[in-house]
Amino acid sequence: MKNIKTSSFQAIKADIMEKIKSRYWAPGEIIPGEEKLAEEYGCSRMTVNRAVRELAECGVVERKRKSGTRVAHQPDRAAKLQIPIVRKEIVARGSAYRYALLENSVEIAPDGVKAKLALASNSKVLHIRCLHFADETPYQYEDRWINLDRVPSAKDESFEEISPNEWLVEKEPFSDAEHAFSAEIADKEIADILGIREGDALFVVERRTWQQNDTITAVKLTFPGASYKLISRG
Amino acid sequence: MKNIKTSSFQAIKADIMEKIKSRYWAPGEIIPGEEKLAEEYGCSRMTVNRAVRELAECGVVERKRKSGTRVAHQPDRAAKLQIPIVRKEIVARGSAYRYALLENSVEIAPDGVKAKLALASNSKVLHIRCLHFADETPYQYEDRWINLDRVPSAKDESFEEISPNEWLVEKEPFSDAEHAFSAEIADKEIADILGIREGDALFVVERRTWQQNDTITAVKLTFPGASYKLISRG
DNA sequence: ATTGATATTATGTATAGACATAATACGTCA
DNA sequence: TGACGTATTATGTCTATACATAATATCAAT
Repeated sequence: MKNIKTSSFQAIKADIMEKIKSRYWAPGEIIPGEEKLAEEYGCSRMTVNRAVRELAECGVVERKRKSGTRVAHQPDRAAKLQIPIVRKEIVARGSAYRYALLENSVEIAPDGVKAKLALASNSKVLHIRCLHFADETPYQYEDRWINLDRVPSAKDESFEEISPNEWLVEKEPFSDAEHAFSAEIADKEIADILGIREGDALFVVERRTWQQNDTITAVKLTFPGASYKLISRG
Repeated sequence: MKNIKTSSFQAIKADIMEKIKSRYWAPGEIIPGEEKLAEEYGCSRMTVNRAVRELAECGVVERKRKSGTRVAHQPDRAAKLQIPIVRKEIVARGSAYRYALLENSVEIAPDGVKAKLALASNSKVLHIRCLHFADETPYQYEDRWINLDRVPSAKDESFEEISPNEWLVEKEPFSDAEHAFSAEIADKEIADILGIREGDALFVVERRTWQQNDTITAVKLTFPGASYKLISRG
């Protein structure tokens, strides 16, 4: 057991990580308890606790009361995806941003939307379709449904100047979301909108957003597939 | 200021979150210091510290020594993506899994690969192409390059029985990764491999994996686009 | 006025001790 | 044997205190 000069939770965390990587502690194996580790590292249990807790948070170890702490069998291959606001994403790439509203209407929710938003029947929803340009080239097509029961004030917003994306982030921040990524082929309609050819590849992100148990909005974001890359690191 | 019965860091975290959501503290605004909050909540500074620290970790607030803690201007819209092992993903859906090796060769790295893996010139790499089936239907095509300088033992593995994906996870766990997601159109070659039609949509994940500063592997995973959805929640 | 030393302040980390809680092990009683 | 209550144990949390550190504010010296 190496003697660590500055017994900080960071150093302990790194040391435990190292022992796991090197298979000194194999996957599935129980590692010593906090008390034991504290003694070995010559620090208090709280310090070990924080080190191990953070390792548990990122999935390297699994903890259970009484049972102890064991090395995770297979660490989550999890990636953290940054989902930026389109405008900022485009501006960050040094391109000029433009936004165009295509449709803004109050409708009775169609069945598919009703299911996605978990709405009562006959609920009214706001249907917004719009387009985001980078340097005058269509970059993203946005097809959005907003739950008017939950966000009634959306009815009073024209969305001529601000995109529903940004308006909602401003209005209802800190919501939970579910994302689904897929690929599609452009049909005539979407090809015309995005200024590409029918049959080209599309990268599609479908997002549902809610707070507590209320679904706020469901949106389908469509990108010309060749040009778009969502990158996550870590 | 609400009086909280069980002054736990969770309750405090939730309360602060609530105050931020409700704009009691607006974005950009400085919230009271730990000492002050501890007094208000009737708990110790450590408890407040943990609550606020965790809020900082998930991007809700930003902290700076001496300056204080302020509400983040735009909360990260970050999503955590689970990237499962293909076999488990397929089995989890109740389908039968089969794996087929298409190619396994040692090559001098082509330029594109050399750049991706940050290799010295004339470095040898292992090139593996294989196919993953769900219920005998092609599910994922894997085209992988492995850095033999870093993982020499890969040369001695046939990859007839175990996929390079799983072999690497087993062999070199706890690596960092970068993922890029995009959409492509199937050309003749890939269409034949996946048993789809030329021109169909493909969902593409490109992943680079490394430890410390050494790149271990670069892989391109190709899915029939219509059938694949990567879902992330939270 | 610019520079540099010093004080102030809020967060960051560490500690020892305490009690809470979940899960298991064990022993007793039916 | 099985059911149930109790002891045990490792993690989970909270407290009070202390010192470290980064960033700013202040004030003095040049």
